[in-house]
Amino acid sequence: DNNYCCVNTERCPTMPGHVVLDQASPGSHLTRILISMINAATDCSQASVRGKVIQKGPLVSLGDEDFVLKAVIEEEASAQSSSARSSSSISASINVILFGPLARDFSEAVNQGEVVVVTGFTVGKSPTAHKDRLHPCNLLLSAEDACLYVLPSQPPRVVSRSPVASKRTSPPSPSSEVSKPAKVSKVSKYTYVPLNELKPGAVVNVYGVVVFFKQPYKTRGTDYCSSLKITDQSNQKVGCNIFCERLEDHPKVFQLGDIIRMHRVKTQAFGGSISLLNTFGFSVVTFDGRPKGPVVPRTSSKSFQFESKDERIVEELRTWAADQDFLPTTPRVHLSGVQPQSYFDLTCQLLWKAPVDNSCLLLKVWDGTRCPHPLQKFTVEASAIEGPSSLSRERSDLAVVILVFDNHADIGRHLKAWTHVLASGLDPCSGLRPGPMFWPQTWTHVLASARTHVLASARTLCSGLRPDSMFWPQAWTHVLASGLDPCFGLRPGPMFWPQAWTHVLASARTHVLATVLVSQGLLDPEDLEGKVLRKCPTSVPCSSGGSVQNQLAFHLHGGTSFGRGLRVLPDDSPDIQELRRVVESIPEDDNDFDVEGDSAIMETWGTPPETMDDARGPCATERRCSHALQQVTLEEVKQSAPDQRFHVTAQLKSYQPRPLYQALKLHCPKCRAIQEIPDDDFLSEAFSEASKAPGCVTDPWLLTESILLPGDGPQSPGRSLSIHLSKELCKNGRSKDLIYVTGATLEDVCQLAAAYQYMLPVMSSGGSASLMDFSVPFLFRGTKRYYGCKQCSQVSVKELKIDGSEEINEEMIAEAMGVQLLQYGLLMKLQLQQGPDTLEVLLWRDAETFFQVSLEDVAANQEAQNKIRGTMDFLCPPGGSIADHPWLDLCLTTYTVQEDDGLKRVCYQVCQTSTITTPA
DNA sequence: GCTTAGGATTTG
Repeated sequence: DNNYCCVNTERCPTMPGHVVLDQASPGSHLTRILISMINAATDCSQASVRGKVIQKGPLVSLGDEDFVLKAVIEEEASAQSSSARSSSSISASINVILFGPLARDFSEAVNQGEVVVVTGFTVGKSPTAHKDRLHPCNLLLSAEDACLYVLPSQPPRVVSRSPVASKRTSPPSPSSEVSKPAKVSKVSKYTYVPLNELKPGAVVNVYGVVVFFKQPYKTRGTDYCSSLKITDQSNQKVGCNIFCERLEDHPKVFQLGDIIRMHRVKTQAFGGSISLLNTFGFSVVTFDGRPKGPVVPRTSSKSFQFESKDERIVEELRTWAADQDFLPTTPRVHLSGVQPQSYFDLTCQLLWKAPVDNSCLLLKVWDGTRCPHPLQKFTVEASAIEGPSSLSRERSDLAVVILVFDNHADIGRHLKAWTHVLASGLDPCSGLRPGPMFWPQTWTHVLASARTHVLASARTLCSGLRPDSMFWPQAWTHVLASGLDPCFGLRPGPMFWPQAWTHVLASARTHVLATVLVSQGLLDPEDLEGKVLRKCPTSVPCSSGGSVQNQLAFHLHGGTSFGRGLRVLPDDSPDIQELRRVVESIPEDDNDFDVEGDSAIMETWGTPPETMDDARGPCATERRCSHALQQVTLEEVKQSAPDQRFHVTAQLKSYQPRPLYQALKLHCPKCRAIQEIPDDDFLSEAFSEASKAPGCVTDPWLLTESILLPGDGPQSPGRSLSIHLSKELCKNGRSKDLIYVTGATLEDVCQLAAAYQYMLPVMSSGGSASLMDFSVPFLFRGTKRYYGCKQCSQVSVKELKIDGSEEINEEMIAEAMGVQLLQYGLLMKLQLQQGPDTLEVLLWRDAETFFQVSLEDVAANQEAQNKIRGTMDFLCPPGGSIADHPWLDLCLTTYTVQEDDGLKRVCYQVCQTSTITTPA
C-alpha cells in the first residue's frame, strides 16, 4: 500500500476537490471504513473508504464548468472475505457521486477496475438502493472537502510459453515460444470461489492452502492420483482428487502449507461435504507457502495466467496461513537430524540406484550432512549400479541408502542420477523387527520377490490362510473385508495386485512364506538360497561388526499413507539451494575413491579431459574458426589476460535462461540496446486500443478502402478497418507487395499479413499516415514481425519509391520510413565444466552459427524453436548426470566490460562454433 | 474407454 506511482505531478496531492494520482500514502491518518460498515451515522471527518471502481458513469455537464458523475466502488475481495463473518448482508458495493471539477478529473483519470481511496465525503441515503440493490447509502464527494486517490494499477501479466497460449488470438503466433511476459487486459478472466461457498455440480476455480497431500500414486485406472486437502480464510477444508496420466501434470506440492491454484475443477458431493475433481481444461499452479520470499509459480502448464492479483492472493493466503495451527506434518530433517523410529521427510540428491527385486529398489542419496547413527551396510554388485558408482571418500561417507518398496520402487526406477528428490515418510528403522523372524535377514529380499510368484501361482496357499495363524491383527481385518481371491490374475506386471490390497499381501507374506510355503513343500529355503540369491544383485544387509539392532536403515514402505512417496524436485526449488551449496563445497576430485561392489566403474565426470579422450565419444560441436591455437584448460582461460581467443573442450553443465523462450531478444545494431519481445497478449491489447480510434488517413499517394465491421453489441460497437494501397505500387501492378492498414486488431493484422506480402499498420496523425509506437512491430510479413528502435529511428511515413521490378524487402521499407530495424538476438549463459573446473560463458554474437538456425525463423516458427530446444536437450540432457553430457569443442573469446559500479569484469563468449549433432 | 480415489504409517 505504500507504493503509489507518480502519474501526475502537476496536481497538488493534498488539495481537496481533486483526483490525486501521486500521493504516497493516502488517507493514512484517517480510519479506513469497510463499505459494508458505512451507515448514516458514520463520522466522515476522520474516515476513508477504499474500493475498486466497478462502474463508471458518463460525465454529465450541468453547464459552466459544473459536472456530476456517478460511479460504483466495491470492497476488494480480500477485505470482503475478512469481513464476511462479522458483517451483515449490507452490500459491499456503494454508489459514489462526484461533483464539479472532481467529477471531470475522475472521468479523465480513473478507469474501471482501478482502486481508489476517498476521503472528505458525506454519507447520503441512496435513492436507488431498492433498484440497484447496492448499499443503502451513497458517498457524496463535492469540491469543498473531498479528495479521491487512485492507486496505481499494476498491469497483469500473462506468461506464455507455447503456441497453445496464443491460440486465443489466432492465427498462430510467431513469437509464441519466445515471448516475454507482458501486460494484457486489466480485468482477470478468472474468479475464485471461496471454499465455503462451493456448491455441488459446478466447475470452479479455487485457491487454497494445502493441509494434507499425497504425492501422485498409480491408481487402478489409467492415471496417477494426487490426493489433497486444502483450506482458505473461510477455514473450510476441502478434499481434492486430481487424476492425470502424466506425473508432470500433477500439482507440484512439496510441503504442507504450499499454496495451490486450480482452474476448472468440478465440485462433487461426497460423504456429506464437497470434494474437488479435475475436469476438462484443468490447470494447476502451486506456490511455496512460506511468508516472505518471492511468489514463483510452479507448473508444467504450457500457458497460464499469472497477474498481480494472483500474487496478492498468494500473499494473503500465506499471511493468513502463518497464523493458523495446521496439524504438524512429518518433520523435514537433514540426515544429521534423523531420529530413530520417527518418520521423516528428506530432500536429497540421488547418486545412484540399484534394483533389488521387482518390488524393491535401493537408492544411494545424500543431502550434504552426516547421519550420526550407525547405518546398515549393503553389498551391491557394480554391474547392478545405475549411475556413477564411485565417489570420493568424503562424499561417500555422507551418502546413505534408502530402500524403497512397491509403488515407490516403480517411481524410483525412473529417477536419474543427480536428480533432486523429496522422499516423504521415510522410516528410519532398525533392520530387525520385533517379533519372531523366521528367516535369516539376508533372505528377506529374496523372499519378497518370490512371494509374488508364489502367491500368483499358488492360489490355494492364500485361501488356506486362517485367522489364528496371522501375526498382525490389522491385516486380518483386511482379509476378512476383501478376501484374497480377487487378487489373482487381475494385474499384469510386477505389481499384480491392486494397491488397495497391498496391505493384505504385504502383511500376510511373511506368514505365508514362513508357515505355509515350506510346510507344503512349495519352496525350499535351500533351493532359494541356491537359485534366487545368485540372481539378486543386492543383498540386504551385510553386517560387518557392530550390533545389527543398533544399525539404522531408511525404508520407504509401500502404500501412500501419511503422504509417503518420492517426488522429483525442480532444479530451481529453494529447498535445493542449500543442499547444492553444501554438496558443491565437498571435494569430488580426490583420488581416494570408495568403490562400491566388486568392480569399479571409472568415474568420468571428475576426470580431467586429457586422460579421457577415448571414453568421451565424438564432440557435439566443432569450431568454425581458422585460429591455430592449442587446446587449453578452463583454468588457463581464467588465468589469462582478457581480449584473447582460446580453444577448449568442455561439457555443458547447465544453462540459462529457463524457460528457453526468454533467451530470444531484440537488439539494435546501431545503439546496441537489447530489449525483450512483447507477447501476443500485449500486442493484442495495443492494436485493439489503437483500432478504436483509427482516424482518417488522407495522404494523396494512398488509395483507401474502408470496411465498417459490425460490433457484437453495446460492449463492442462496430469499427472501421481501412486498407490503403500505394498508388505507385498499384500503377506497377504490385499493389499486394505492401499495404497499409488502420483500425486493425492483431487478429486482422495476422490475417492480412497472410494475404499480402508486407503489411504496415498505421494510424492517422492529423490526416497523414503515421506509425504506431515502437512497442509493437511496425511491419509484418507472413508470420515474421519487424520492430524498430525507439532511440535510433526518425520516422516519417512516405511513399516507397521502387525501380521497376526491384523486389521489396524489409530493409528498403525501414529505410524509406526512417526506421532503424531491430534484429533478433539469442542470449544464453552456459556453465562449462571440465573435470573439477567450471566457467560461465555467454552465447550471443554467434548464436545463429551455434544453432545453425535463423533467429528470425526462431521468432516466427515452432520448428526452429524446437531445433534450439532439441540441441540444448542434447548438449545438456535434462535430469542426466554430467557424465552423460557430450563434450564440446569450443572457440572462446574473452573481453572486459565496465560494470555499473565502475569495476571491470572479464567476460567469455562462445564464438564461431557450431553444434554437429542434434537429435531427430 | 472416461474410471481411477475419497488420508489415517510396515511388518521389507
